[in-house]
Parts: sequence; structure tokens; C-alpha cells
Amino acid sequence: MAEIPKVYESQAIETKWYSFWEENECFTAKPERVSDERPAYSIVIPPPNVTGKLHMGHVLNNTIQDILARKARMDGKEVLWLPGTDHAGIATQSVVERKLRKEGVMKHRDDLGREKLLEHIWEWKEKHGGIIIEQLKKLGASCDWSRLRFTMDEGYTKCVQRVFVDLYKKGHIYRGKRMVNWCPKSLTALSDEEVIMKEQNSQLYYFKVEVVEEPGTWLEIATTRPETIPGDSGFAVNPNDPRYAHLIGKHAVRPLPVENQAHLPIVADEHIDIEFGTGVLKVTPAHDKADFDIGQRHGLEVIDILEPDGKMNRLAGVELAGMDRFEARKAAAAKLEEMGALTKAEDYKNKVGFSERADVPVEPRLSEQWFLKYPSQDAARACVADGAMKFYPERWSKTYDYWMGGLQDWCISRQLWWGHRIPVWYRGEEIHCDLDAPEGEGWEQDPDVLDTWCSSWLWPFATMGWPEETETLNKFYPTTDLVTGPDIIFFWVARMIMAGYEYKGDLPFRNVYFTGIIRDKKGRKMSKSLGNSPDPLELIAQYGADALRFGTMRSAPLGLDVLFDEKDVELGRNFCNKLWNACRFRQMQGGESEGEISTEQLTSDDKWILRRLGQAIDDVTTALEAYRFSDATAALYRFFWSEYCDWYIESCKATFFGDDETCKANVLAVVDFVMGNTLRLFHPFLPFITEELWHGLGYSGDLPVEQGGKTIMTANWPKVFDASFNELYELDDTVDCLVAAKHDLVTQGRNLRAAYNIPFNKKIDYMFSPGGKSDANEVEVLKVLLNAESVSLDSEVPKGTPRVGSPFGDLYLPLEGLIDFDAERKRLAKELGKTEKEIAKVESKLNNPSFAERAPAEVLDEQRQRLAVWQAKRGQINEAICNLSN
RNA sequence: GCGCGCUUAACUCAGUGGUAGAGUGCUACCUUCACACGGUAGAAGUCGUUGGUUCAAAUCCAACAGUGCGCACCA
Repeated sequence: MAEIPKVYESQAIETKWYSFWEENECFTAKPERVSDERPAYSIVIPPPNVTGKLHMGHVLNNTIQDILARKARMDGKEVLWLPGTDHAGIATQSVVERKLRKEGVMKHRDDLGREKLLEHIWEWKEKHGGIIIEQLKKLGASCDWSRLRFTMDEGYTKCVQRVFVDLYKKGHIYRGKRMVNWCPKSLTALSDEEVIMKEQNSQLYYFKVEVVEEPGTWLEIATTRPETIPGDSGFAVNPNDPRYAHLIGKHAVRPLPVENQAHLPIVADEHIDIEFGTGVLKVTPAHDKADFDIGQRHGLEVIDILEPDGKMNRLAGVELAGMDRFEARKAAAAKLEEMGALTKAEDYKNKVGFSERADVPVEPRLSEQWFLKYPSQDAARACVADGAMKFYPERWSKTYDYWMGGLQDWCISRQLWWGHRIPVWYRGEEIHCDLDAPEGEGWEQDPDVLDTWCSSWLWPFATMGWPEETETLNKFYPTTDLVTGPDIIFFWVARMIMAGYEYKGDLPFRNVYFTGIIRDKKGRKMSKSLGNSPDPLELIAQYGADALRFGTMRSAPLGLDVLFDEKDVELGRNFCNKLWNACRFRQMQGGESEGEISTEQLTSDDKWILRRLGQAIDDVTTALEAYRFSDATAALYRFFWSEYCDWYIESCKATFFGDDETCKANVLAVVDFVMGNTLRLFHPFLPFITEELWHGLGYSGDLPVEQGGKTIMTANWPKVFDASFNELYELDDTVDCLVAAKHDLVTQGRNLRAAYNIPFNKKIDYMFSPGGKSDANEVEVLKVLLNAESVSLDSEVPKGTPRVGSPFGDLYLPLEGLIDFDAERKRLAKELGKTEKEIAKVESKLNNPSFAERAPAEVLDEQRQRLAVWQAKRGQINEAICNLSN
């Protein structure tokens, strides 16, 4: 391997290895390889919108999936990570329509017509649809690209139609005239889930109407929508409201439109809240869901006063007709005031439903649409409740259950062109629902398309070749994990579960991991308008994909939103650089290590780092099994930086800078063993740099292909050390204690140096008196760790020499007759204070009789030991103080 | 209104009953032969508030406060 440069340069390395992986088909899933020994692992990507560009949410989501997939490969599983994109009905059609309007190609979609517009959208899709896929590759995503799917692929479209026809024939799909959420901007119906309730600062208008049968008696009514008065067809009060009981059955005069002041019935309905406003409701069946229901109950007329685009029609009266609904609201209020009917108007906060995509208030509107009564509800609800499917974090299962318990029929038709056309044909009164157009003349296909989610809910099996019984389906369905955001738990997750049961008779995935939502560091949602959404590709270019992945994972704990800060990516970059340089250091110590690790040659530090490695393997493996990615990165960070680099490499220098070649070779063997394992532990998180180093350090060289000989991707995931391994290398907790004591002593020794303001680069002499047996190597290690000129063992220690101690031994800092007695006294006094405090704490506990009586023996023991340790320390400090004064 | 979260160092978060932790940031010192994208040391916390259970509470329970999200809504 060529000499490794000082700073890790990510770009060239990332490109190189990604092509290598693709060329060698490292991501390709082969169902025929699945066996008892080689179980299947599968995951389907939440298909990003085909219009999409990579954002931080994708980074979070796909990094997690990639980690899971890469880890599964290293576990020896046959992995399918199935990628694809979503046609995203409204979103895509509006993007392309906007572009066409901007280019002057059309003003309105009708200018082009269905066929031409679809041609434009397809053209646009072919041109831009691959962008996000290329971006995912930059991130390192190990999807099986040979299986890339699109929700409007020919085969996929067939699946969607087949399901429609099937559900229609089973009676789950029906057509009806219902109140739906209508988007006046997109000019289409929406599902309830596509409506976002937003709080608005509105006005509550109070106006009065005269009772026909009792002239001079007036009813006062509160409304936020005076413009809908022309659409009123009744007034409603609560039957138990004594104020109005005598008026029920009578009539009142509708004030607008002025040319048509109809007499409307006053009806009694339980729905009316006596407390709200005046207790009288104006009933507008055409423009409010609740009012529609009231109207139905009392046989009230439905008067539609709005055009589809939200403008008032002629039924609204001459004065309002043609106005936009918001303009009309003001005009209607002004008219009421002019008539003297407006009694007051007050500021009022209410919640209004907005169209998710177009971000305008939706209109409840009576219209003929297709609806779906969800199939397989019970099985879908039960599988989460009984634990067959697991949600991470678990609490989302409650949200899911709640929603599943109150399912409303799903409005699935959309008045759009981009999407799956509804497979229904009409001829007069005849209706034909099937995959193909019926024979004969005069049939017209339903003009509407299906809600986008009508195709995505089939994703887990439609992407695998359903309805054919493909090898892929047999081996990879149900999928193992799904990784997605909790914001689409109803839109997508719940519906996939129902579809899975209905069409595969089984759940679509076993585990669902819900990511947090990515926010900026101030906790705000990322959005284009705030400009707080960084471009992941720029971050990759600047810091590297591994850095972005690591930084994101490190700050994304399970169950919490992610506060993204570019600092995290910088930290990831620094971490990669540290890893790079640790390997560079290894390389500088000479060629490949030969032979096995020799037990006799192992130093305490060697054993210690092996113990720590064992712990790290355990920690990372456990964290990944529990989908705790931030814990896994934290464990890796701690092990590699704080333990391996800060302590082990430093202590190795005692050997590397010495001249015992046998020792050196053995330490190199340990280093290679540890690094080989470390790189593998890192690989799912940092795929690029680990692959480069795996080859650079020659670890791939002597391994069979299936164990990492060709790529670290197929190297075995490190196993937690078993008993025979621990026995062979004499790994047990005595070594932990010994080295912990050593490190403690070193830290105290460095502290002494700092306390006496001796710069770290100045080599000084320490004296050491071992606490137990100690060999030359240990002393040499102390010397390196303390950056000492010498560590002498047998010198006479002058009186008052600053001293620190741990079970490893005592360490003195001789100051060549220049002992600053005052400074040392001060330092010792401070130490003594701390110690006294601890002793007091433990003593008070132990002196409490109920504690002594009731606490378990091991807790008592522990406390007694603590006391003893602190008391010993106090003794030493006191002795030192004594020495100073003599 | 109902439900679900969160509240621990300046910041972001770990911490399921027994010694308050990490990373970042901060302060001081250091270009020492892997790394200044680095090293060493240090300072820094009434664990939201109040009560309760317990020998012992950041941890369990209750109430409250603040904050975020979801669902349902009163026009």
C-alpha cells in the first residue's frame, strides 16, 4: 500500500468504492442463495417522490436502512434492499404544470389536454426522475439497483388495477355522493389524512334573523363564514335549550342574498352546543360536514353556492357571485352591517383544514367520488397489538391502534391526470369494472385517477413481482424491517399492513422503525421557506458521506426528533480523520503482522484493549439489535477514540519505540486484530473509509472471498468473545482493574505536572514505587504516558515531594529542590477537602441504623469499601501534609 | 377536550432505586516523531416544581408548571 496521506480525502475514495461495489454486484440479492444457513433479510425503501431531491430526512432514513442492510450482510444473510420511486400524484403534476405555465406552454391543463400533459410529465420524469437515485448512491446506499421500481411501471400499474377490481368485486370499493375535502387550488378531492388543521386568527360574526311567525322576535347567530349565508337552508338549536324551545318548528328569515330572503325552518338537533356562541347554528348543508348531517336528519335543502375553484356562484346572489370566497366573506359581513343585521364581530381563533399539498383552506364539498372500506382491518390491528409486528419506539403502536379503531372510509379518487386511471368504464347506466376496457362501442373510462397511496400501500409485495408467485416474494416477503417517519403512519404504514394481510395473508414487515423528524439546531422544522435545510450533497462534498452518516446517526436517538447541526457532520469528519490516522500510524510501524498473537507476550495493555474490544463488540451489537443507532455510534466513538487511541496506541509506543522485535511483532498482531475488528464494527456506519482501510492495511489479503477477501462488506460481523477465547488470552476483570489503576495513576501524574505549571512538552523525571509486581515494560509505558524523561524506581524521595497514588503504585514528582511548599500545601488541602466530603457522605449513610438494617448486604459492603478507600486516601494526604511541615 | 412525548452542565443528549455521565462548547497549557480535523489538564449541575413511597429517588407514584406533537372538535 502506498503511503497514506495525512488527511483523509473522502471524494475520490467514495467514488472508487461505490463503483467497485456496483461492478461486483455487491448489492444484488439472489433469492436462490437463501437457505437455512443463509437466512433472508429484506427491506423496501420508502419510495421518495420522483420529483424529489435528497434532503436531510432522506439522509437519516436511508442511512439507517443502509446500516441495517450492511450489518445483515456481515451477519451472513442474503440481503434485499429494494429501491424505487413514487409517482406522487398531486406533487408531481403541480410541479410540471407550474413549469409549463412558466415556459408559456400552457395556461391551464385543459389547453393541452390529458394526453399531451401526461406526455410532458413522463418526459420530465425520464429526465429528472433519476436524480434522487444518484444522490442516494452518493450517500453510500447499498440498494439492489437492478430491482429499481417506480409506482407507475407497467407491471406495478397492473397490480394497482388488479387490486381495485378485486376490492370492487368484494364490495370494498363503492362510488357515492358524499361530503369530501375539496382542494379549490388543486381542484381535486382529498382524503382526510391530506387535510392539515391549522389555527387561524378569524372573526366571529354575530348577526340576527327575525322569526317569521313572531315578528319582532330575533335570533342571534354566530358564524365565522358569513359568505355561506346564501347557502343556509335552516337554523338549528338544541332541543334542551329552554331559550329557544318555543321556536322549534317555526321559521326565520335568511338575510342573504337580499333578492332571495327565504324563510328557513328552525329545527332541533342534539349536535348543537348550548354553550357556544348564542346556541343557534345556521345550517349550511352544502359546505360543512356537520351541517350536511344535520340537513340530512331534517330534510333540509342542499344549496351549493361555490364553484370548484372557491369562487361564489350565482346562487350566492348578485352581490357575491363571482367573488373569491375570502373576498365574499368581507362583502357579506359588510352587507349585513349595512342592513343593520350585524350585531357584533369579535376576534376569534379557530382551526381550519388546509390542503396538505396546495396549502389553501379546503372546502367541504358534496361530490361523487370513489371510496374504499378498508379490508383486513382486524388482522392489521391485531398484529401490532399482539406483538407479531414490533414498532420502535413502541409508543407509536398506541397511535396506530387508536387510528385503526376509528377507521373512516378512504376517498380514493382524485381529479388529476397523473396517476393510475380508475379501471371503470361507463355506458349510460351500465358500469364495467375490470382490468381491460369492455367490448363494444360507447364506453367511457372514468376520468379520475387514484390517490397516490393507493399504489404505495402495495409497495412491499408489488415490487417483488406480485401477483406472480416469484422466487423473490417467496424468499423475501414478509420483509424484515421498515424504516420511515411517524408522519406517514396512517398514510402509508397502516395501509400497507392492511394490504399485506389482504393480498399476501401475512404482515408486510416484522419491525417498523420510526425515525425522528429532522429539525434545525433551534428545533424548527426544516423547510424551504426558512432556508434552514442544508443540502446533503454539499455536506457530502465538504465533509464526506461517512462523516454525514456518522454525524447524523450520532445525534439521532431512538424516539426523539433530530436537531441537526453542521457541527455534527464536522465531528463525523474529524472522527474519520482520526480513524484514518490511527491506521496511518499502524502502517508506519512496519509491514503486515505475521503469525498469531502469543499469549506469553501479551502486556497488560494488550489484554486490556482486547477486553475493551470485546465490550465494544457487545455494546454495538446489542445497540443495533435494539435499533439504538446513537448508542451504537457512542460506543464506537468511546472505544475507538477514548480507549484505543488515547490509551492503547499511546502505551504501544513504549514497545514501538523500543528495540525488542519480538515484542513489537506481537503488539502489531494485537493492533491488527483490534483494527480488523474495529473496521468491521464501523463498516455499516462508515462504509467508504472502512473499505479503503480494510484493503490499505491488507486485512482483505488472506481471507476467503465470502469473509471479506474481496470487500469488507462480506466480512463477518465480529462475535462477542467466548469463554475459550478469554481463557486463551487470559482475559478477565483483574486486567481491567490493573489497567484502570494505571490510567488513574497516569492521570494524577499528569495532573501534578499541570498543578505545577510544567508544560507537557517538557520532559521531566518521575519516581515510581509500584503497588504490586511491575515489570520493565510497565515502567516504560508509564514513561511514555507521562511524557517523562525517566521514571526511576529506587531513588530516595526527598521530603515534601508531591506524590499521587493508586492501587497501581505511588508516583512522585521531584522538583529538584525547588518544591513550592505553599503550592503543594494548597493542592493537598484541596484534595483533603474533597476527600473529607466523600467520607462524610458515606459515614452518614453507614451511621444511619435503618440503612444498616435494611439495605442489602452487597450495598452495605460496597459502602464500607468506599469508606475504606477514602479513608486510606485521607491518611496519605495527611501524611504528605505532615511531611511538608517538618 | 382526549392521547402521546419531553424537561439532567452553556448546548445536544445518556442515565429503571445505591459514588450524577458523554460529546460539543468554555478555560489554561502544548506544534512531542498517527492525527491541531490533534494532545493534556481543568472549571462547570438545587437532575422543571411540590408532595408521596423507600433505609435510600434523576430513577417509582401523584399533582402542578413549562414545552412539543398527534387526534377530535363549537358554528
